[in-house]
Amino acid sequence: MQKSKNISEATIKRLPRYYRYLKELEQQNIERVSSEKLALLLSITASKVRQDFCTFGAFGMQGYGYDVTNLRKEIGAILGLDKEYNVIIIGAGNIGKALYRYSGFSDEGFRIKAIFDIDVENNSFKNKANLLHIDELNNYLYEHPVDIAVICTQKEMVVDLCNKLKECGITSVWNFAPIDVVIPGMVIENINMSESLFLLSYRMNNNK
Amino acid sequence: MQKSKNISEATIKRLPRYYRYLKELEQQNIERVSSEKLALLLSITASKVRQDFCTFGAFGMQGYGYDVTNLRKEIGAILGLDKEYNVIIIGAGNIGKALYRYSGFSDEGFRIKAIFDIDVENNSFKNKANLLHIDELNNYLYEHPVDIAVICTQKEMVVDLCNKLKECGITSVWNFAPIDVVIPGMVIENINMSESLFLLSYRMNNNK
DNA sequence: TAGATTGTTAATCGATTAACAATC
DNA sequence: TAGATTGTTAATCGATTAACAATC
Repeated sequence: MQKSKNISEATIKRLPRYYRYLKELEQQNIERVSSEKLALLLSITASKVRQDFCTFGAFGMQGYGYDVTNLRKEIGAILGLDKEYNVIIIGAGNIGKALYRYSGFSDEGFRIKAIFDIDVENNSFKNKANLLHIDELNNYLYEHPVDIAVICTQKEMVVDLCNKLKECGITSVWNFAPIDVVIPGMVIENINMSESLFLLSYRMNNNK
Repeated sequence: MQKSKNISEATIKRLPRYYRYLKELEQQNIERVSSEKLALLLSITASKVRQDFCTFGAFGMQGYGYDVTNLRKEIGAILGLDKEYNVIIIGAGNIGKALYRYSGFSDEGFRIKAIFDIDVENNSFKNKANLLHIDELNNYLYEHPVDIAVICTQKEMVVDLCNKLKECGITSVWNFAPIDVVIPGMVIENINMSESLFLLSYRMNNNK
C-alpha cells in the first residue's frame, strides 16, 4: 500500500515509536485509534501524526480513525519488520553477551545465530556451540546466510571489521562501539551510550 | 564563558559528538582544529560547526581555528562533564551487569556505586558487596548521595520506580527499558535499542 | 443525518547553508 | 602584509502547526 512520496527523515525516525505504541494498543485489544489519541501517547501533535501517515499513503478513515492492527502492519512493513533476519554478534564481552541473551529482538524476526570473539576459551559464555572464534568468521559466513552483524568490540577494530564484513557480503551493521564508520554501500546504525549519558548530564544541569 | 543565547535543540544533540571527536584529537596531541576539519570528521558542514559554537560564545580565533583542549573543556562544561556523579543501577540482569562492568563511564566522572535487584541470591554477579536487594533502596538513598539512577528492569515497573526515585530526591534517570516515562520535575533519558534496530532494518531495506 | 476525524493545503517556525566582512 | 579562518547575517530549505473541506 506504500506510496512513494519520499518520506522525510523526521518522519522515518518516528516510525519505530509509532510501531511500539501500536503494538501495545494491539496487546490491550484496542481496535482503533485516532490521530489525537496516538499523539497524546507519543507526546506529539495530532497534526504531525496525520501528516506522517499521509506521506506514505492514507491508512485511516474519516470519522473513525485508524485500525490499530492494520496500521501496525503497514508501519511494520515499511520498517521491514515483516521479514526475518539472521544476525551474528561480534565481540562476546559484556554487551555482546547481554544482547545475545536478550530475547526481545527475536520477537520481531531478528534471529541471533552465533557470537564471535578473539578469545573463546576464557569466555564465561555458556552455549559453547554458538560461541565461535573470530578466525572462523569467513568460513561461517560462507556457509550460513547472515543479514546483520552486531559489533560489540573495542572501537579500534571496527573499521577493519566492517571492511571485512563488506567483502563477505554483509552490508548491514548495528554498531555498539563508540565510533562512527562511514563505508559506501554499507548501512551502519550506531548505539552510542556515552552520547546519551552526556545528554542526560546536560539536561539535568540545565533543568530539563 | 558560556553565554546565554538559548542553544537550539539541534545544536545540543550534536554536543556529545563534538566532545567525543575533540577528545580523540586531544589524545592524538593535535592542538588546533578548524571548523572545516572538524566538519569533515563529523560528516557535517563547516558552517554548522561555526554556527553551533557561536551560539554559546565564540571560542575560536580568526585565521587560526579552535584550540582543541580549550574547546573540549568548554563543551565538556556545557554538558556538565566537569563534575562527578554518583550512579546506581537498578536491575541486575544482562544489561545492568554489562553497564556495571563497563569502565568507560567512570572516565567521565560517572561513578557506579551499587546495583539493585529483586533477587540477590540467585544472581551470578560477583561483587556481592555492591549488589543490593531492591528493598534496601530507600535506606541506601538515605545514607548515600546519588545523582543518577540507571534503570535496567522490565518495563512494567519503570513508572512506579521513577515515582519512588523522585520521592527519594533522585530526579535524573537513564532508562534502558523500552518505555517512555514523563514525570514533571524529572529528567529521563532513554536508550531504546529496539528503535535503533528497527531504523537499521528500515535503512537496509531502503538502500541507505 | 449529524458528529467525528481524516487527508491535505497553506502559514509558521526553526534549522541549515551560503556568503563575506572582520580580524588574527 | 597576505592568507586563513572565524563570527555572524541573510537566504534557503525542511519540518511543524493550524485550519478546514472532504467524507466516513
